[in-house]
Amino acid sequence: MKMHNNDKYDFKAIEAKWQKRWLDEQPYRVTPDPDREKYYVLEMFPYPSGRIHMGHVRNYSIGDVIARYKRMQGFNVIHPMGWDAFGLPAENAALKHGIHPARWTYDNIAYMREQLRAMGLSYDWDRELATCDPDYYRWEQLIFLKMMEKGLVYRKETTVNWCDSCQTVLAREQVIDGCCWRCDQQVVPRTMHGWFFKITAYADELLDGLETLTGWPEKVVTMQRNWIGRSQGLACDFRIENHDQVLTIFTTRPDTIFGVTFMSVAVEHPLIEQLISGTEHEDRVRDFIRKALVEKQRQALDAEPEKHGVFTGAYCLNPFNGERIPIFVADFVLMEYGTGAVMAVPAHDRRDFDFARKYDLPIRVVVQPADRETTDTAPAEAYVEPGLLVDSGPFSGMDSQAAKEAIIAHAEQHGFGKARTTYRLRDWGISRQRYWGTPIPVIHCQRCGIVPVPEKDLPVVLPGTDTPDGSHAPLHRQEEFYATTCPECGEAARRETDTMDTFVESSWYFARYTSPRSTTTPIDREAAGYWLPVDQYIGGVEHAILHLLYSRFFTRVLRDLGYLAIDEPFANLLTQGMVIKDGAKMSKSKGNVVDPNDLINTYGADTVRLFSLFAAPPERDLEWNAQGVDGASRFLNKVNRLIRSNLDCFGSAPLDADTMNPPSRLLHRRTHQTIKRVSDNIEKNFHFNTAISAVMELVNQATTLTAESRKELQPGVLRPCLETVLLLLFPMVPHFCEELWELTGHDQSMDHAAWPGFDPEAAREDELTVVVQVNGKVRSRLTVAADIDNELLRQQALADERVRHFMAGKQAKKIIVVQGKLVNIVI
RNA sequence: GCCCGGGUGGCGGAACUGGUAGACGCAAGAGACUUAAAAUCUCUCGAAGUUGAUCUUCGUGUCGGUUCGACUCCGACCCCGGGCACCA
Repeated sequence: MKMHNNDKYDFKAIEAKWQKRWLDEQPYRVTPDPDREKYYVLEMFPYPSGRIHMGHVRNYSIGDVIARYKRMQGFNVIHPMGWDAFGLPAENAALKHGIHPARWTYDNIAYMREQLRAMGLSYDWDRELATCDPDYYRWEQLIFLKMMEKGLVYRKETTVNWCDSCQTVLAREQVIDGCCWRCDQQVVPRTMHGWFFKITAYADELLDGLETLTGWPEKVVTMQRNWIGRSQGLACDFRIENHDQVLTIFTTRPDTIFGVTFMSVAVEHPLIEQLISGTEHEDRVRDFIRKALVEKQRQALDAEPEKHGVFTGAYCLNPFNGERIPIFVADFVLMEYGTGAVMAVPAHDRRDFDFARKYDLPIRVVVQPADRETTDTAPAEAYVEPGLLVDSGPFSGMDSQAAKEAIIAHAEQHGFGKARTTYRLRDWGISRQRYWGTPIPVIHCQRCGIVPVPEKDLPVVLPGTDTPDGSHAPLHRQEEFYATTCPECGEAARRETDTMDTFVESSWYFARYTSPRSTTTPIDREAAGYWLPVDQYIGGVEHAILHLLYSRFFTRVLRDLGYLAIDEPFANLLTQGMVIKDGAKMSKSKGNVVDPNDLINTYGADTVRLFSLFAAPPERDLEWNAQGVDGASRFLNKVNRLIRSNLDCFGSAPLDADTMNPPSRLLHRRTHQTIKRVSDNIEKNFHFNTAISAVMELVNQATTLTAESRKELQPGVLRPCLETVLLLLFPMVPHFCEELWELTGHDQSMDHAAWPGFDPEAAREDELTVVVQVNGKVRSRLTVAADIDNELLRQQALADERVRHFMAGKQAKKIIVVQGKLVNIVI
């Protein structure tokens, strides 16, 4: 007999063999099949930065297990992969190494595609797409034009973060401590024109739709809800004294309107100019605004910046009681939210309170806690909770809720106010002054204005991509690009030179995957109708708002454009935790990066996959541990040995339960218990770590039994046990299992194998251990028949020697029996 | 400040619906095999006390509560991680 030796399974040869087969035979290619239930598994596609990192390994391992598991269950599984290929790093690489962004990107894609293949991931590579490909972005341009027709696209002037040395607009997240992330120059605000998507038109739907996302983590739903930030209140006009104008404010607390003691308007408020011009306050206010605008940049960093303000000299009138209210310019008021002007109620708002204290403005209490009366006219802090109204004219005595409604109604009746809903969500600014992105397909004509590029002229191709050393200057510096003629009047005109935010590409790629090669439409209705929505989406929680919100917006837009028939793109969302090492996120600067290539070369893809699934449940952070990888590798070698040393059993037919001897019955039972545990762990919450533990236990049991009871153990039981081990492990370690599956005489690949069925009868224990407690403390354990009735169990417990010792002759006051679990005797 | 997560052995993590805390793995220690090592196998492995296999007490961030029984439920607090941050 062959003794245990130090042979390890030859992962290099095995993985190469199966990967080649998957490449040649493409078993994961799928087409719609109305007779089969579909399942769409999707992992967030990567940015082709050069090479994959451990976060990808984890993400794609999880997705692959789900894809393979669902296939084994008979679903028609679509599992695509592609590249989020536009973006700034490509341009940086171009600057740094003199490589064209296109070349850099496609080289990276080629390399990373091989890395993904080397992981043995079961993608339908026929559906691969790269967003920088004109065949992709031409459809994005078409969608843009259709959105334009629908009035969902507009252009406006706005303030952006501008880096003067890089000559580009920076996204908010690219501004670090007020400076450019790349060159460290201070970022300056700059006003310029930009294109916007009207996501706010869908604000209500995006918010209400969150209710239907029962398969999403609550955390993500909450983040989106807060981000959209719907609040209901009153928009109210305050007539300005000695002016022909009104100051409109928005408040969510109309019930406090009798407590208004001043007004605060944003420094950018358009009315200020009229209020101050020609008055003695003019210079002071101007000076204040100038300083405040500069401060604003820096202040963004402070946790709670101090509030500043200045009196404009103007007054407005409270329409409810006719009081004169002084108007202040204040640096804490946001122009971009509400109306840019707020009524200040220092008694009931913390910010107004701070401001009033600082500038010694009156504080008037108009809401009192329901349970106590206060006559305090100088409270120590703002009372912000709802309560009962006082000193509020006809509304005094009402509770806050009733007062809100009554006050809004009153304002509407008298025509100086209206119920209004506002959102924190702003329209999505998609303009980027960069080269490596989708060109926005419009033309500016002196005579005709903004003219959309006619559909027949799409795509508007990014210049310079067809030659390796083509130009990659920003489009506004490429005259060959922007010089054109107007499609309407034929006169000389200028192309738009902004490109789209790269989040636009990732907002609809999951839909394009369903018909990635269509040359007639961005999304084939029929294919999308079959495959969508994505049943399981998997990715990092860092996209909780931006990408996931944009995708939900786009899905609705595409629905309204007639391409899709769904409201929500992702039925279930799994947000995986980060991969960390030594307690910190892997990063070059910390020097704690683990390169997947090294791991795969040393241990093989299966081991790396297994460890990344075993070390932690997917939603939690995963602490990388080199020794843990050894453990995973050890386990696979153990399975390999177990199967190779029991090859002879694979000729045997399975046994009937009643012909099994005791060790065989035990193994048979454990086999079915394991099927149940693994299925439940995957089904319930994708806890592969516990699923793997369960298989390890079965393997340990089989190893012990084959060693100890070698002669008695019946091959007709061992065989299905070992086959089950392979079937349960296949989604996680596919090359390894395929190899052993073939070795053990199966002529069809595991891609055709079904997930093992669970037989409750086979899993049933005849005996179990029942705990006996005395006063809640475990004092003894009884081994009893599984079907023992409670009365008998109780008697046995009372008769137990150890139990009697602890009862010390006392009478039981109460005996609790939990069926098949425990007996607790209270004395 | 507000909103989410999370705190369990030396480490990663288990524990069904309130019912044996620490599955599985890693590390560590001891032993077997070996000329030796590697590999493999076996045993030990929360703390303290006691002890001849044993047993007792304590133990899931802290304090309190509910319960026959609490990692699990309730209340207050501490710490760590993440998100938001003057949104009127």
